[in-house]
This record gives sequence, structure tokens and C-alpha cells, in this order.
Amino acid sequence: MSVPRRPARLHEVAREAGVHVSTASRVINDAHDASVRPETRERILAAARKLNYRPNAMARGLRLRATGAIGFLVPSLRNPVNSPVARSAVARAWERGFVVLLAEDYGDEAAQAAYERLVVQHRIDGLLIQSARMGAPFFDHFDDGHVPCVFVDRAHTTAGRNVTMRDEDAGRLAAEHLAGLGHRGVGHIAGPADLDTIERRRRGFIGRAGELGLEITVLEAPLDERAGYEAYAAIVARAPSLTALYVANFNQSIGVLAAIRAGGRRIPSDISILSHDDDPLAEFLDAPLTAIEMPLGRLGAVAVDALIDQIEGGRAEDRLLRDEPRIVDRGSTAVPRA
Amino acid sequence: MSVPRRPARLHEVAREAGVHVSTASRVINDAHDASVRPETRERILAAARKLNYRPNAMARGLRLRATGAIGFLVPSLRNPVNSPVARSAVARAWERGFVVLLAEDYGDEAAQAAYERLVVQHRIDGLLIQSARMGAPFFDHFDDGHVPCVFVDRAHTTAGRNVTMRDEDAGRLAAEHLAGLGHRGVGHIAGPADLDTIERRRRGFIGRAGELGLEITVLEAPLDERAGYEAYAAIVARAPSLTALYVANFNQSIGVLAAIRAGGRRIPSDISILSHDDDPLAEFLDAPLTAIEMPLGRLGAVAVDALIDQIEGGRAEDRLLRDEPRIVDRGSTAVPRA
DNA sequence: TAACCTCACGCAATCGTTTGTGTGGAAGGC
DNA sequence: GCCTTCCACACAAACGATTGCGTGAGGTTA
Repeated sequence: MSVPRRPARLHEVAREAGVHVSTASRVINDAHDASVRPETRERILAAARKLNYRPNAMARGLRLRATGAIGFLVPSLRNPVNSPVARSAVARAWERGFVVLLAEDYGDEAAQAAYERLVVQHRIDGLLIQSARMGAPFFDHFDDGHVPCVFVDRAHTTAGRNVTMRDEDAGRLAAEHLAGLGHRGVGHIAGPADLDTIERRRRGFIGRAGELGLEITVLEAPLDERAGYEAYAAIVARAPSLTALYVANFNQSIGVLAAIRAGGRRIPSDISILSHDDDPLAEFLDAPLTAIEMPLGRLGAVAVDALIDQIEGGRAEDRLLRDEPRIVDRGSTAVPRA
Repeated sequence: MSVPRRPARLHEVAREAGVHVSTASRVINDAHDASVRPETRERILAAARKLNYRPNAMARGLRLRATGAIGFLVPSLRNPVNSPVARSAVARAWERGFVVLLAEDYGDEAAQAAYERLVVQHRIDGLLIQSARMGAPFFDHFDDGHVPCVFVDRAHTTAGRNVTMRDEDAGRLAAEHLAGLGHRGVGHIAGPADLDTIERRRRGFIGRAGELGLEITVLEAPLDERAGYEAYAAIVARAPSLTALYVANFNQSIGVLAAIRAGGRRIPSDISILSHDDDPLAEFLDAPLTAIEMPLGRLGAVAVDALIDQIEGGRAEDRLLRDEPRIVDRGSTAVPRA
């Protein structure tokens, strides 16, 4: 826990060890083709330790045309599903020797600005994009493949740069769960159609619900509490007899709970609620939410792995987290009242 | 919205304009002492535009010994109070021309690792520290003042590097609010004593409550939902007659709400709850939470300003956000039952 | 012993900027 | 006409690393 000394430069290490800076460099990076006497190598390493040598990332980056930094373009840190992703992404990046530059993307011009700053100016090695919306023009720039990037939870192109989860299966699971309890009329509050993750959930849900012969009502709404609150009233107005609701997003679910309370109905006796995305909060809500848990903690790490493999190896391949969506039952779904 | 061309280097611009690279550099950075013919200047600027010149941050940083990057050491992105801070910090940093490197700090060795990577290796210009706990040994390293840094919402040294809010006033306000409603026996669920923000709230609350002649019971608990849940039972066991509770943290409040529901009591008729920290969620909870709102959105920006002023100007001064803590009344506090 | 090879390094260019110090020419003063 | 001053640039040395190539010493082979 000593006060960190100013780190030494390579040529100081070399001087201390009585060798040329190039030799020191080869030893430090242990170049495979370097032939250097064991004794000399030891002298250099000892000098490096003694002088507290730390490579200067800028000098290194300038020469190698690589920064050891990746960017992380995130739509909003506020959304609780983003924080486990961010956390695991940062952790994995650090493990693999990369630092993470943060940028928030609240629209196309912000994304453009982020590109300018991070990619063009700071020459980051790659970009993690968690905010792409289908059809947003900006992200087409990445189609040429010049800048390593990965679309996190947002399938974008066919180019093998997408990391996704089994959202369609999650939607199917939702339909099966509710049908299994005996519900016939079920609603689905979905999100904006230009978010392909949400769209896949919807597709899975509708498809499976159809197979199971459910009567379904679908409503699109923005992904926040208030929208959920209002969507509840709207969907009940459209289909007064529905007995269960699959809600595409955690924030919406909070609003739905509030709306149900306001209407004087009870969960799950009057209506079953199945939320998507789990959060530690869910347990402490009224009612505690049954939710579909996705492997968010692994998503960030896998995305980072995909990105760094792309940076270092040049190979790009789509990755699908095979983890099965899982229902965490906290009692907000039940058999419908006869 | 064109596909971004590979940006040109400065010497290409110079060649295009028919001048030496040094002249081009002076024009681009419009050095105050440079004397260059208006016509030449225009030629250079035109060439820069035409070739899409962008300075290479690494080369620049290497030469100037400054990276234009700051680090952000955050305890946990999960805590909802941290996200508005992070958001405003990043936004302000970008406005002032800096990028933000993210690091999560979950303990002393992680902080040490972050220091190594960000400060020593990547040579960031300064560090925003939101995670310092009083007495944590690592942060003493910053006392020497060699590395520009700012402690966000965590007073640490006397060295003029702290950005804080009026937490003590918030605590006093809480006491006044509850006393004003007529409560006599009030409880306070506080946080760990090594978080000085929380500690200041507690001090303000206890001090003002004492002045007002309230009977107070204080309990320390970790800052999460479950801890809040358990703390409620514990504090009620200690002081069964209390009619109001001031909870130091939003997450704890969620747990407290759940515990009160579980105990079958009603808010606010049986017990008043005053939460600290506001969040969009609060409105949709049962019960909707009355909370003390702090200027979190400005905190990040002010902290970044303090840091960058320190980096650029060398001047370091403590900053206190003067914004008055404000009660957002959503009905979870009321006059106690007679 | 001459030619050749290998070992163990040193030399110097390079990455893209910034900046202190020349320097040639025009202008001005005497 | 000569000296000085100033303008408007050019030159080159950094910043701290990496890496292709050169080279002297010592050993091997014919």
C-alpha cells in the first residue's frame, strides 16, 4: 500500500540494466523470436521491478495502432437491465486487458458524436453497442466492417456481430406458462417495434400463444413506468375479459402494478402478471413479481469476448447465449378464477 | 450521414496545403503567437476539411502529456442514485472535451487495480471517485495531490477535492418535516457509518430532532432492500411506539415498504415513511413514497467541472451544491393517528 | 585458415503531434 | 547601399514505445 512512485520509462530500465532500450522492450514483451541471455533477461526484469516500470499506453498505442480501449455505447444507465450488463462487460474487459470508455446514446446525433470522439479521435479498438434501434441510420456505418463492433442484445446486420439471448424462447415460455395455468384470454404489453429484442419476445409470445389457442391482445408502449401504467388501462379497455398479462419490460411492470392497485383489483386472484427481466427489486414489490430471468450478467461478458476476439483475431461470429430463459416465480401468476 | 472516411494525418493536410506540418499544427490549434498569412491559414483549413483531418488523441497525448480522459470510479451502477450522477458526469465531461473511463470499485484491491490501469498505465488526466469510504486506506494515496481527483459525495480530506451536497440539511429537513406533522417518536434507518454522506444525514437528523424534542431511535443497516426489510422489524422491536420513519436510502425504503405491508400496517395512517433520494419509481410504489430529493443530476456535472478545473487550472477547491434539499410529497407521511 | 553460421545484442526508423529555434526575404531607417 | 527588424514560415527534436535489420564476437566446418 505504498504511495505509487512515478513509473519509470523503458529507456531508464535499459540504462539501469546496461542494455539498449530495444533489448529491454523485447524482454518485457517477451518476444518469441528474441534471443537474449538468461542472465541479461534477469537483469532487465530486475531493473524493471526496481524502477517500477509501467508501459505508457499512449506511446505503445501510437506505435502499435491499438489502444487497449473499447467503447461502450449504452442507451441509458437508468434502465435496471443495463446495469448488470455494464458491470459484467467492464469486469470482463478489464480481465482481458482493456479499459472501457463510456458513452450514452440518446439519439442519432449523440451516437454520431460518440463515434467521432471514441473511434476517430481516441482510436479505440472496438465498440460495444447496446443502443441500436432497427432502422436507425447511423449504425449502418458499421456494415463495412472496418471498425470492430458488437451489437449487444440488438441484432443489427448479418455480418456476425450480434450477441443476443433467447428472447423468442422467452416469449414462448411466457405463453406456455400462462396457458399452463389455464388462462385463455391473455394480454401482452410490448415495447416499441424498432427494438428487435422486444420484437423477438413478442413474436415468440404471439406464435406460441397462437399454437396454444389463446386469445391474445397486444399493445405497444414505451419502456417506462408511466407507459406501463397507461397501457394497462388501455389493454383492459380493449379486452376486458383477459385474466393474465405478459409485460415486456421491468419498468413497465412497475407501472402496471400501480395501475392494477389503483383499479382495486388483486394479483394474482383477479389478474396474473408475468414480467420480463428480473431485478432484485421484484421481490419487494406489491405484489412480488413473477418474472422471466435472462442471463444479463453473462451478456456483457460474452459481448466483450466477442468484441475482443474480433479485435485480436479478426474473426466475427454471431453469438447466442444458450441459457434457457427461466421463470422466477414470486406468486404474481396463478390459476385464473373460475 | 456519409460513411466516415479514414481521417487524414496532419502531414497529409500540410502537404495538400503546401506548407510544413508545423505550420499546419499552429493553424489547427490556432496558437496565439503564430503569425501566418490569412491566405495560408485558409488553405490549411480548407485542406483539413477536405481530407477530413482529425487529430490523433494518442500522438497528441504523448506529446502533451495529457490524454483528455478522466476516470470514473463508481461503487455500483446498480444503485439508482448513481445513474443520474454518472449520466450527468459523462455528459459534462464530453461537453468539456473529455472522455470517461469507467471502473467499478468493489473493494480496496479493485480500487488499487483501477489506479494502476487508469492512472499509471493509461495516464488519465484525473479521477472521479464516488466510492471512497471513510478510513479506506487506498484513498490516502491521493492526499499528496499529485493526481488530480475529486471525491464525489464523499468528503475525504481537507485538500479541497470534495464535492458534496447539503446532506446535513437534508437530515434536519427530515426531522422538521416529521415534527411538523406532529410526530413525537420517530425512527431513523441509517447506513454504514463509514459513508460520510449518510453520516451527515444522520447527524443533521439527530441534531435537529433533538432540538425539536423528538424521541429518536437510530439503526444502522446496509443500503439494500433486504437490509431495509429486516431493519424495519428490528427498529419497531426496539421502539414499538414510533409513528414515523426516516430512511436514509431509496433501496432500503423499498424493503421497509415490503416489511410494513407484511406486518399488515398501513402507510401513512399507521406509520409515516420519509425516504431519502428520489427516483421515478417512487411514484408507482405502494405506497408512493414521499422522499427528499437531492440535486443528483447536477452533482455529476459539478464534480466533473471541479475535476477539470483542477486539471487545467491547478486550482482545487471544495464545492458544495447549494441546492436546498426538497421534499417531494407523495403521501407516505401524514399526521399521526391521535 | 578462410568461409560461414549463429548468438546476443545495438541502431535507427517509425507512430502523429507539438514547439523551440532557425532562416530567407521584404520592408524600413539612416 | 547597408544594417536591422519583423514576418511567415521551415527544420528538427522531442513524447515513449516497437521492430526490421545490421553487426561484432565466437564457434563450427571444410
